[in-house]
Amino acid sequence: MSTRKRHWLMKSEPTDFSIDDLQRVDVEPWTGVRNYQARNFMRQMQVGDGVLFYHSNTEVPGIYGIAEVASLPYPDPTQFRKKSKYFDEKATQEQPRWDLVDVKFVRKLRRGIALDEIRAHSEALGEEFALIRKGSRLSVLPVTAAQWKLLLSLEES
DNA sequence: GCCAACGTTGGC
DNA sequence: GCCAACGTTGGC
Repeated sequence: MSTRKRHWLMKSEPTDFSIDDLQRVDVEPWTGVRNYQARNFMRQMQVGDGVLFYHSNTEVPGIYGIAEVASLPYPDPTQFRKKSKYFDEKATQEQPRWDLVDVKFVRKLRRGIALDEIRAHSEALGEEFALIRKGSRLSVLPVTAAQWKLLLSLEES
């Protein structure tokens, strides 16, 4: 397995869990992902990978902070908890279905990078960038080094 | 294996 | 709050 640092974008509804919440708790297990594609991306994550923290379902959706992957993937404990809204009756301790990683706060952006602004750079970011691909609702998605650099350069402009 | 029905995501 | 787009479920 490569040890080269990779980059990701992870979405969260700020009313549920925001970048300020992450700053407060410092490290948070990223529970509740119940989409196979998103789960498979988390399974590729390594400690130290960079994460763009995206606020969805909010007044100005966009990237508001930076985090990093703070654990290897491991089974999401909420899949075993009957009372959790993330409970999955088909998951067992022997054969878990859902994995997660811990996410650690790095910093807030000096200003949010709005989805509109990100879209304005779609040509440079590439058609295949899942964040702005039509109809894509992936909550965990890969970001290339070039995309990472471009997106963060917008913070300074 | 098809596909209609349903639930969810997430921008607007 | 609306609704388009998508993923999942379950009947057949």
